[in-house]
Amino acid sequence: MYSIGQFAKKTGLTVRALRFYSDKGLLEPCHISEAGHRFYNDESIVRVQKIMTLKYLDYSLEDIEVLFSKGEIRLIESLQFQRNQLEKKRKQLDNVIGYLDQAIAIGERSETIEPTLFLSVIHNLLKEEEQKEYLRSYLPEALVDKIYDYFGMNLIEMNHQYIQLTHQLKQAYIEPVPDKYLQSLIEQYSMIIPQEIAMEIAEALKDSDLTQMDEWLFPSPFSQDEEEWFLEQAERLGLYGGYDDE
Amino acid sequence: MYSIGQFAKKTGLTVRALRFYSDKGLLEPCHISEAGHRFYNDESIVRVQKIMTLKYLDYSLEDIEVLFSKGEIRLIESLQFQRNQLEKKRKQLDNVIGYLDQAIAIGERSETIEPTLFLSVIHNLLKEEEQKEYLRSYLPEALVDKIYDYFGMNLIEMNHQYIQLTHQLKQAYIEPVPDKYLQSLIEQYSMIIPQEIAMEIAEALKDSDLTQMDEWLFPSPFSQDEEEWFLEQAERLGLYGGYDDE
DNA sequence: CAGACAATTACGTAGCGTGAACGTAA
DNA sequence: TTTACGTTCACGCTACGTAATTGTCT
Repeated sequence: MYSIGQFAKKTGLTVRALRFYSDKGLLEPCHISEAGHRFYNDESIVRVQKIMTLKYLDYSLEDIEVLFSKGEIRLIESLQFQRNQLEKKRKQLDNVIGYLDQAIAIGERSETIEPTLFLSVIHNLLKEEEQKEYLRSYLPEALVDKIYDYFGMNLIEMNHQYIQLTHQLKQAYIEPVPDKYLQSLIEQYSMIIPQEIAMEIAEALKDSDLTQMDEWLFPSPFSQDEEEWFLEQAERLGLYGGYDDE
Repeated sequence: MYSIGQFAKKTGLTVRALRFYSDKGLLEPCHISEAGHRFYNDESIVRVQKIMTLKYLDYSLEDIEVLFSKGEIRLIESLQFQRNQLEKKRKQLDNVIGYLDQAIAIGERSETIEPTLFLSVIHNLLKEEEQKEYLRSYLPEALVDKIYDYFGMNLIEMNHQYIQLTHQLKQAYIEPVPDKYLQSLIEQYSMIIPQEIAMEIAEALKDSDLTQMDEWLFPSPFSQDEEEWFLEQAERLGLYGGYDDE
């Protein structure tokens, strides 16, 4: 017979946890004195080991209770189910880590980054699937795949240019720059997407009614004012092309 | 200007979440009417995108607030830190999945399994590192490694035999069996660990004071009564050997 | 006035940690 | 008597979901 404190030391659980399990009925003391003191015995130890084992395997206390109440029948099936659940979790985690790696790679390529701009780049990474889905309703599937294949292969470099040029254009909006420089910026901006693909897109959109992209899926890095100024300047300098985001 | 409902639709967040962020100061409405109604604008959308992006990357709301309050300086370092945290999580998850796989493999090898016994086997899988640590204080390190190398390589088969024999011995305790059969069981039980290794262990323990193992790290699959009966029978049948657990 | 939308308040989630205030055992 | 240990509330944490009740807009 152990008091709750002794039992806690033996098992490595905290006194609080033991009381919590006791209240929940997950692990009831073998005896309760008239003063209300809880006592445990060696049988309780086996129970604790089971609980801790299942907890380590990421079972919730409720799952554990259910398992116990059913006498642990079909324990193996339960383990297989649990394994599959964790597998899903891991895949999700892998995705997130993958995105973080991409974001970090892009971030390290560029020296100075506006956080807001950078976060929007990450946002685009995450939204890729949804963006593709959306675009497929306007463009032939093969073209969409081609675009994103290209993006994927040139991810870091393209985003680097995108970040730098967007930043410089925003600067040019605040502090006027020579036309020649501005022209160069806009040209470079329109050339982030290679001419060949841009042409294909233009061709495919020729008789489409896609006037503007979904602003949630393809948020503009520019403010309203900046955007207007940008188009104005492009026109004034005799430039006109596909200045789609991304 | 959007009402909270419109804004919720636009962003995909729930009204409740927006109010929660508003209360926490994470995303304050651009305007609050005298009736207390919250209103949002396009600037808020940028903020929401940032929040959702960071949330997807597994940042807590508090982390996000802190990041924002610092103007997102050193965002990249933060992403690297976050990446490392998630990496740790993934490693832990990998371990758990690995253990589950081992347990399932063992479980599938045996047809009938007592859940309690099976859970104690899993417990041993999880405690392996601690067990090794403990044993190293009594046995030479090379021997400990040798033992566990052997265990690892014969994991499924050994545990299968362990489970089956333990089960059969427990049955024999309840329902007496012929001496010959019992003798065979006990012999097989003592042979789960190959003779060679058992000898080495015995040799190493010759002048050690290790009378019994830590019962938490090496829990016996038998009850007190069973254990006594087991040793009694072994002696009666003229068998004597290392009946250590595991 | 009805009906849609807004507000606040407050309890529920999981698994305990961390007191506070008090009773009991050695 | 001290003091170490036990007890029962009860609030705290995360990120909201889910009512309940009441107020505002159209």
